[in-house]
Amino acid sequence: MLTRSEEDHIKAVYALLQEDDSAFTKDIAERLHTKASSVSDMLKKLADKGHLKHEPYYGVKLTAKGHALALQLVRKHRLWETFLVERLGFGWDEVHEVAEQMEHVASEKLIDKLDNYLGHPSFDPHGDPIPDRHGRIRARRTKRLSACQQGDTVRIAAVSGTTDGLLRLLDAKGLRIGTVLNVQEVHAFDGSMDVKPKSGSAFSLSKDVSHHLQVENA
Amino acid sequence: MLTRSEEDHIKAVYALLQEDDSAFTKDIAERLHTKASSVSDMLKKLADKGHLKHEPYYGVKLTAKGHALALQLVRKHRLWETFLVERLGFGWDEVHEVAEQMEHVASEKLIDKLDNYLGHPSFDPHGDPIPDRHGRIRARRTKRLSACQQGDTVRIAAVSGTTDGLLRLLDAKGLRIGTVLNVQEVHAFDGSMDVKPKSGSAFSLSKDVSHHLQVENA
DNA sequence: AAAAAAGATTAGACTAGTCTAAAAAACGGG
DNA sequence: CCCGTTTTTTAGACTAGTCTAATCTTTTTT
Ligand SMILES: [Mn+2]
Ligand SMILES: [Mn+2]
Ligand SMILES: [Mn+2]
Ligand SMILES: [Mn+2]
Repeated sequence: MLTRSEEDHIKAVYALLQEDDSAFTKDIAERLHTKASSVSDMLKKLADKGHLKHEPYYGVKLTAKGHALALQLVRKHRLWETFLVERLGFGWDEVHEVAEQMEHVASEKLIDKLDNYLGHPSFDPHGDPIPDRHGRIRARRTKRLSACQQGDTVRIAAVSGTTDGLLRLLDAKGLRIGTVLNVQEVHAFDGSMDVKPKSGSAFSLSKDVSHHLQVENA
Repeated sequence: MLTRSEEDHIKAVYALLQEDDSAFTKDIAERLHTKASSVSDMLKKLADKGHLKHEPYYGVKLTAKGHALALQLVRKHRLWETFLVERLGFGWDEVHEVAEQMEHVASEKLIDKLDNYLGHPSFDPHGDPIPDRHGRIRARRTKRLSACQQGDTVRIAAVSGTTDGLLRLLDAKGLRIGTVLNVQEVHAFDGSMDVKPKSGSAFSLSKDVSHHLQVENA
């Protein structure tokens, strides 16, 4: 059995590998609010246990074993988030920290029953896909809103890097998963973007925000 | 914030104080599957933190602070057990270990929302009372079935010391919380007892079993 | 290509939790 | 009331996780 800290490290590596093809000590430390030296130690231990390959100074990759484990953790995290929002009535900006704890409860049966209870959801409250019990993820082709052109009409599929502040900003602007937007204008100066929801008037989004919105063609 | 181990120790002390007016090192160790020396250390720490009074060699008592904390932990444990049985469909013999982990998830909001979601239950799946958010417990006067006389008609209110084996035995005999029994005969030789449920034929219960059944007059 | 900066690892220390073995205290039956 | 048994505490050791400071390694800049 892995400890909470070990699990969090594997999950951090997995998340970083989603973006890049190698994960680095500094970024893992930042994600876990810890220090690079602590991560170094942990990487050695997890490499010994066969969850990842650590090429010192050149980053980390997950083994098949580590990858499967990461998917189970992501599954647990996202199922709990879904439960918290859909059943208990939490806001989507309030669930991350709690799910960060609940994902470490060890019980295969628990997570399967939870999955069943929730009706086998495919996406969590932030639009992120929930791996099934075999680790399979529903494929989607999304792009960042910041990569869209004037005239594009897109649907918000997911919010990446879900910090509370960003989620509350989206709430305030009435943006949620599924909202359809038309890109009216992109300002070269600051990368900000004017968008118009299907119903309602247009408004502006900073590049900071549009960068974190994953969209699909509507 | 307390660690999982600290919380488990406080809960163990609380449980033992329900039976006796002082809790002892050895019994705490046994309950937590740990050693007396480890408990000694922990008691010192918890005494320093003001959760309990430790009179070396003469046992432990909880302070008001420790008592309040224990009640919150018991509340969390029993609410999670209720969730697991009533919502996720676990058997009452399968939930203890899982709840033992979930009770340590730290979030006031979570437990209040869970309580609300479950409809503010007063008793857990084993018939044990669930403290409300202020630590208040619904009072009941129960006695052990083993203390009953021939002719008594009683209702099963709770199963104490809920080990998996006992719960499965009760399942097998069709006994559950709320079952009404008539005591037909008590055998002096081994303390076994013949009981007859309202509907169905009589059968025998060992003293070991009747000792763990809390009943109230029906 | 050398110097500077950034990033990573190692060394050494500290806390928390646990254990075994040994010493100390309390208890209980003659 | 004494002696052996039980219980508890203490002493010392070990693992896990974390940190700071020092020492590499790699990358970037001049
Ligand atoms: Mn976590
Ligand atoms: Mn999420
Ligand atoms: Mn516990
Ligand atoms: Mn219970």
